[in-house]
Amino acid sequence: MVPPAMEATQPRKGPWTEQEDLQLVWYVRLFGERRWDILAKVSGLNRTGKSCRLRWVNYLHPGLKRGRLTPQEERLVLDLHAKWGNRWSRIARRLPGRTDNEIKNYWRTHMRRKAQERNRSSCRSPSSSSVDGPQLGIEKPGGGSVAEGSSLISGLGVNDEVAKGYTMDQIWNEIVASESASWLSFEEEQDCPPLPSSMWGVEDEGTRMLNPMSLLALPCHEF
DNA sequence: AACAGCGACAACCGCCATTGC
DNA sequence: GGCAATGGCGGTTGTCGCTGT
Repeated sequence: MVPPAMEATQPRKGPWTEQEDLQLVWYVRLFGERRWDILAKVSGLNRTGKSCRLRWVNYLHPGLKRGRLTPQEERLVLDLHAKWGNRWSRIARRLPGRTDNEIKNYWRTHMRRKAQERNRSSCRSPSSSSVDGPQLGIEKPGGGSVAEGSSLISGLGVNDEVAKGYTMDQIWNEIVASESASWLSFEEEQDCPPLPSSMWGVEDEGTRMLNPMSLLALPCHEF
């Protein structure tokens, strides 16, 4: 919780706290996913509207999938990137539950590794799997053996460390259960796995677990 | 056990587009 | 139509945890 005295000062930066997340979720419920600037002010979060929006879109939004991209998603990203280039938000729209940030991060990591592999292999054989010209200072997709880069997929499914607490999906399911929220409809089109969100209890085992229903029950001033 | 390297992810920044007045 | 406010997007950076040496 931000001390009132600090609210008028510079907006806070850095990682979001659990408390801030709760506060943001609460106020997004009140205001909807608009007017981030106002929401940021009214909520008492000492954050910029932009920061709030980003946090919501990339982390708190219901229906977000967590964990690694599936092989299907990887291939889709590669295909779409070949088609559209770095239009991450556009690509993200074709992958329900994934954010542009996530895809961007994936691509960056993926391409960096690929570039490294290519550097190594080009030392040995110049005719190896190189593709078309450079992009992002690295290279453009479209050629061949992209997604299935061995270690890339190996961790699939292992990452689901949901077990330790509430996931955003659980929270939203309970929120939605209490009110028919039509704005969540897109979520129903997919079968999202539980979200291994890091925020609800991945911390110390001993730390307080938040009950989403208690969140609903809390009056605003409790934040 | 300590350290370095690397991957994954969260978050910020700056620019551009859109919207409202 | 011009301008300011706000939102969206892409690029970049920082941090943390895991793994190999």
